[in-house]
Amino acid sequence: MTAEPTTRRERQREATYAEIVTTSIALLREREDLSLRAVAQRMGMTAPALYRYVASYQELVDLVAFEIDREATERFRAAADELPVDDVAGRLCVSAAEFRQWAHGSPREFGLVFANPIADSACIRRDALTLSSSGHLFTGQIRAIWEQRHFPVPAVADLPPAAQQAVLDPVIPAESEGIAVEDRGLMWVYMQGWTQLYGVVTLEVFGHMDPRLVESGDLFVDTMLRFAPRIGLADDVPRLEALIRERIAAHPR
Amino acid sequence: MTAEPTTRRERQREATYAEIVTTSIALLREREDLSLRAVAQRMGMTAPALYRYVASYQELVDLVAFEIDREATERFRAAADELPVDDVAGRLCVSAAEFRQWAHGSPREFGLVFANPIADSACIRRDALTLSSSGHLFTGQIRAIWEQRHFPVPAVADLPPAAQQAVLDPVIPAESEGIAVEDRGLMWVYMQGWTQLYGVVTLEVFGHMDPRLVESGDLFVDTMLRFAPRIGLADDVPRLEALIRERIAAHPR
DNA sequence: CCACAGAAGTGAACGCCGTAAACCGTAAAT
DNA sequence: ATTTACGGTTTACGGCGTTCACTTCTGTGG
Repeated sequence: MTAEPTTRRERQREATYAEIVTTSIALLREREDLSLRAVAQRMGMTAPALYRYVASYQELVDLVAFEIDREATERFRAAADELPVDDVAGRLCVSAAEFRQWAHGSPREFGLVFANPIADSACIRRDALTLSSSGHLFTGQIRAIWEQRHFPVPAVADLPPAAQQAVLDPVIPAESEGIAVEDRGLMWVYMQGWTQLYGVVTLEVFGHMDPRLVESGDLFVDTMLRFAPRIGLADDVPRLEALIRERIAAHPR
Repeated sequence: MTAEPTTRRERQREATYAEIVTTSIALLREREDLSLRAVAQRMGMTAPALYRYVASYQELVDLVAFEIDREATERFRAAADELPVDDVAGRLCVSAAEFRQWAHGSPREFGLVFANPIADSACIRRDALTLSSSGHLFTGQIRAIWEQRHFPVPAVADLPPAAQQAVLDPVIPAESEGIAVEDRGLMWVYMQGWTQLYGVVTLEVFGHMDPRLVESGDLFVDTMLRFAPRIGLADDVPRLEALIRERIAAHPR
């Protein structure tokens, strides 16, 4: 977002940068291993040349993960956009369901983004990675539901100290800005919800669940619907279940 | 468990087998990479020799993961055993908290066991891996709570079809045997709980959560306590929170 | 007791991988 | 026009999983 004088060289460089990422993603999509050499070869270069752009293999992975997350989020958003803007509940469910479908269809990509130890690595972008762009989407959607229904939210004062800090001054810019301080308990509800969504999906994708439940998505649906009442959607449960199941029906791959 | 004629050679072989696993685990504990060459070198052998015991690197990983899970489960069980046998609620909480602590102290081991795609690999042991030995422990503990408190459990008939199959004829031997068919809804409750526990802990370990919440464990505690009422522990919440926080306090590493 | 089958282990080799260093042409900057 | 520095190549190192041919040893049956 800094000024972009974009000298010719800079533009070229940025283009190569982008090509590295797209090539990597293409590689993953074709179920091949992601390696510096493979990426370089596909671009008609040699591996060491990539070191002009990334400092290490891990940095490439981080870069790719970031972009994958961005693209996937766009997909979740597109799914939501199939519904009218005022159907905030439906939009959340559809996005979450699409998240699950994406995870099953692209398990390696899912693992890269959501099950990669990003703890120690370069501090740059760490904030951006810690809560990913998909985090932005879901926080925004939960917030939209709250603004429409004003479901009860825990008082900030009732939260444990660290939780208070976390909701008042989130490490992520997130969609929290503009939420009044006394309503920040909403962020806590969001984190509870994200924990559950993340839990079922990860469990499913990594195969630590009865295959029949993965196939049918019953535990996923159950988890979603069980959380719905906490965000004021108790009355919508039947409709939401239909929405979710419809989107779950088409088994990917 | 088959008959053990244990000719001398077979015993030797079994010993080497065991040494391979222990060496691998030692390697992981010292934060070194797990590789066939490293394992072999430490045992005073060469890498190709290991192929007399495992068919591939992945098979070694699976083997090690299995053993790690076993040992970790022993640790969770030991934690529970610090409490009297009739404190079924406390035992579950303490085991779960120990699970979390272990995951944080041994993130790589945790990843190996719980965030490894075990889907496609050799069918042998697949059952044993799908629900791991820790699964056995937790199912058993939830069952103990149910036998003491008889908290309400969904009727099997009310479950979705695939869920009915899953609770009636689980892919895992599990602790389900001996539970009357009409009470198998208990298994469903278990799966809901496991989803949540798995979700928070994985979220924490993989760094996709506000570091302050990881440090304090507040979201973990919240998740545990929020689930407690569903298994008839509403009245015990304050005591259980104390138990959990005590065990969470000592930050590993 | 001996010969033989087969198990256990070695050494060399192949084709990958990430990464480092030296080197070079060419495009930008002065 | 000269210098700088960027983007690229070559070569090389060490490590990886894996294969294969070969040896050594051990348990066993004649």
